Amino acid sequence: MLEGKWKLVILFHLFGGRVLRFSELERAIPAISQKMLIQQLRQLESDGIVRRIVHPEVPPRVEYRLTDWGQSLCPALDALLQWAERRPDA
Amino acid sequence: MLEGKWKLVILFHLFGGRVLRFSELERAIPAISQKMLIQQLRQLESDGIVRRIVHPEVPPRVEYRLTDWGQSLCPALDALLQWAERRPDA
DNA sequence: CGGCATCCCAGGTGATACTG
DNA sequence: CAGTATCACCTGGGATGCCG
Repeated sequence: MLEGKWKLVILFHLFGGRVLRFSELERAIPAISQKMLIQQLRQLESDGIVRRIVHPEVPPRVEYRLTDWGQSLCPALDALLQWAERRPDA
Repeated sequence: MLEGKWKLVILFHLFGGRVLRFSELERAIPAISQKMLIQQLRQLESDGIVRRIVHPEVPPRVEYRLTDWGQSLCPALDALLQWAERRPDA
């Protein structure tokens, strides 16, 4: 599945300040494997784009949200989407 | 080398209406393998972003340039670069 | 010059099972 | 629930050599 695309899919689910649990992301992106989801989230976290919030509870609860910097990526991605929609033919 | 990044590197070399021969691209991007360069150029071509121009000469000459649509990607990528430069810490 | 064919191997992936 | 561990597979990608 060429890894890279998943980061974008995850970002789109988190834009707008949405806070999602791990299992919510799994359900929101059925085509991704658990391993891939964790891997991409960890990379986004170490890139400072996503923040991982662990709630010390039983059962465990882990939430993911964008950092301010990650949220600021939204306009640039919108520019890309608008470009893609202006596609000429096929 | 995770393939994906090379498309961007190629695009940056072609922005501004520059027309480059295959061997010029090879020299401009020393870290890319020939196979990868061809592969990425072909994908960009089939995506309608790059135009491949074969001059029927001996010795052969093949030039690459952006399509109008490819050129219109420049502002969106600039938005991305500006976002990257606004990176907070490390 | 431009680029396709072949060989070959590292490591990326998915499936599965287990844990705090 | 939210992961980690293990393993076997298989494709992506580099290196090399040949062709029009």
